[in-house]
Amino acid sequence: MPPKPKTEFERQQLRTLILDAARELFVVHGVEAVTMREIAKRIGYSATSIYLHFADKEALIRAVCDTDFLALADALKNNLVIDDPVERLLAFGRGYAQFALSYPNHYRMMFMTEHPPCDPANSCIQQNNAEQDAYFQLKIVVNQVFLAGKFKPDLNDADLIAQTVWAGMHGVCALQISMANDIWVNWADIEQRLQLMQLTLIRGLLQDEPNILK
Amino acid sequence: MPPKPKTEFERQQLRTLILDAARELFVVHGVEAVTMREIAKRIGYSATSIYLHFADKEALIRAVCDTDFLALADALKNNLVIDDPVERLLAFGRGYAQFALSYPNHYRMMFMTEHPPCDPANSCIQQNNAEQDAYFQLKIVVNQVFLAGKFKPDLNDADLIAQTVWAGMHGVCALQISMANDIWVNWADIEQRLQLMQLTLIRGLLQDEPNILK
DNA sequence: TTGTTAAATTAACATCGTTAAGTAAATTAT
DNA sequence: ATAATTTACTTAACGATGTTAATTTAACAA
Repeated sequence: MPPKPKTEFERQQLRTLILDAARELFVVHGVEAVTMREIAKRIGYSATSIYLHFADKEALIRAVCDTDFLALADALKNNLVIDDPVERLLAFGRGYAQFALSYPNHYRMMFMTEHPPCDPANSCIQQNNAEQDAYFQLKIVVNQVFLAGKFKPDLNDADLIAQTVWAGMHGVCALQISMANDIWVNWADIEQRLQLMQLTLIRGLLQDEPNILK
Repeated sequence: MPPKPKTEFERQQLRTLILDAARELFVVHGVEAVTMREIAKRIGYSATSIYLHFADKEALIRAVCDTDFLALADALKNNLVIDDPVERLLAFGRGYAQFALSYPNHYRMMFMTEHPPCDPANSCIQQNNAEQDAYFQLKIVVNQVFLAGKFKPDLNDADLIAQTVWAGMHGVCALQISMANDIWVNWADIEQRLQLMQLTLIRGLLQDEPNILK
């Protein structure tokens, strides 16, 4: 059942179809376990058709990543309206971890595997757009705590603080994703680990310990 | 030029030869990029010979991991003799990061990719041996800080503390390894990030801030 | 000498990402 | 209206990979 010249809309539609099929398979089986042929089969096309829309598997993966970065920013943006800046930061971190642990295969694809250097010009995400760029959101949230004068007085680089907060939460999530089944380590409950990491970051970075830390 | 019945020693020798060749290639190119045929070629055997010593590539990888876990423990054990418990913990974390960033492909293989659940019985590493088990070393170091009464009074689970310290350092190293080339993020210097993470962990976990934090 | 076993090799398989060649329908040109 | 071109797609095929099966060669045992 072959071809007509397609409108740009129809082309985008098929592109999206591929993207969605890939995402659904990636999230269940992980990027590496999913083949181009499987993705194609799921949408009733031949594998080679994918190459009419994406240069190679890597490009497809990165396009899926793009939509997932959008999804992450979308999932986190609710936290930006929380009143108290420290509570906001805590909720933001908690939301981040929830995303990571809910979609470990996506998280692995997004933050735990090396992509060839990403070109912001070629991305559908607008960098420094608070609706789309989760890293920008983090910088905002950290900067608001900074401007509120909450950090310890010798901490004056908001970017560095943001990256440290990120690294702390990433460390807990990444170890959970990669190593949770490693019986060598007597893992504490993941909730406890997240809780203590957040507590430690707050205590280690803030001037005064807030009394909200249940 | 083929076969004689071999002594157990000769068998072990060849096994080690395979292991070393695999390690050398893994450390340069990463596990995934290295093929069984390349490993075999490097030692002058055919690819199928490897299967006489290792069930499959995964088993070979895990055997290499084992020797690397030993190497990590060996690299870290010098820190165990440092006098002050807090300085000891800091040096230990610093040594860990140095290993991670010096051998990123090994680190990725060891801590950033999911292996099938490891069987301590089948490992050459003696669990809870302070010479061989780096996680046990960490628990010792953390526990010594704990016994010295240095942690905040509401922290009473040394395992949980150890896993939080680990996660913090792992977070910095793992983001560096996977994301350092991501131009989306304006990365601070890796040394600064390690420094601030250590400072934050110390401040967040200890009762009193030591004055050693240059 | 003849089997038997061990260590290795070569052939071969299925699967993967990917490219080349081919096919059929719609559009354009004559 | 028919021929040529373009578009969207498919099937074939390639080279590489992990792995298994079949085969060779050499040492030992009867």
